[in-house]
Amino acid sequence: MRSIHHRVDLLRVLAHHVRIHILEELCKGVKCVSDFEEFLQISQPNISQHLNLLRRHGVIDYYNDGRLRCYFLKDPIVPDLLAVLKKNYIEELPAPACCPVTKKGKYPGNRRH
Amino acid sequence: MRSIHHRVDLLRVLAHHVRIHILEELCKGVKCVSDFEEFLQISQPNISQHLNLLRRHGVIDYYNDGRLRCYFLKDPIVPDLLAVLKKNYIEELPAPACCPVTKKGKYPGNRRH
DNA sequence: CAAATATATTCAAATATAATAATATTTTTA
DNA sequence: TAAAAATATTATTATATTTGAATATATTTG
Repeated sequence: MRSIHHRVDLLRVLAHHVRIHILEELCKGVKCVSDFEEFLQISQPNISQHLNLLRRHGVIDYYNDGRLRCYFLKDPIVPDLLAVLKKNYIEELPAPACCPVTKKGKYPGNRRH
Repeated sequence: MRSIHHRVDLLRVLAHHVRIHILEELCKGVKCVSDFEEFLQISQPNISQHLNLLRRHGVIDYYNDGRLRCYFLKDPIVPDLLAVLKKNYIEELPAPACCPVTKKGKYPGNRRH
């Protein structure tokens, strides 16, 4: 079982527009580097850098097919995470009833609020 | 409905050990700054900075109670996200059957694999 | 085997993020 | 109203991330 600490490190790797876009596409299926070039408006070396970062962190992997390098999704947290990112939340969480007590605070004075 | 772009920005804000710890505690209930000082091993000003960042991004909010400032969770994505981070995944995603076709690649030559 | 194609690597520059240190603000209490 | 308590702000320094440019590698094709 991966520790929360490890998962936060993973989160930092995923929290980037380009890498999220890459992962969204990989959720649909295998893609080679030049497939990514079609929709990512960044240079090929930069795409390779992002792919390499994701791979080093075990998020994706690849196999070679001729001179194409075919990337696919490996870490099962990715679809779940993307689902949460895309989920439509209607309301904010309810504000706490006034005034619950913090650990510190059974506040002694007259409270102004 | 928040765009995926906006959500990735949010993800970047959340992807930090201290801030995740803060949010885990806020899931349990309202906390004032000195409550956080008890378990976060960082300076009070630094705690305030993290809280301020989270608030600027609409993740949390606060009310004042005397001289205590009581923070609470506001964005409903947080519990869902923490649940995914803590979820226990047994296996990797299945590697794709050999060899699905990338957009680019109905590869013409003899494939080495 | 040379040229072409697909992709990767490395280094440096630019930028963003985080922590520290010092100080300020606000509210309460004596 | 001065001191204490709780928290915030600002500027500076340190560190990490991101991109760009140039170049390298691997594989296939002719």
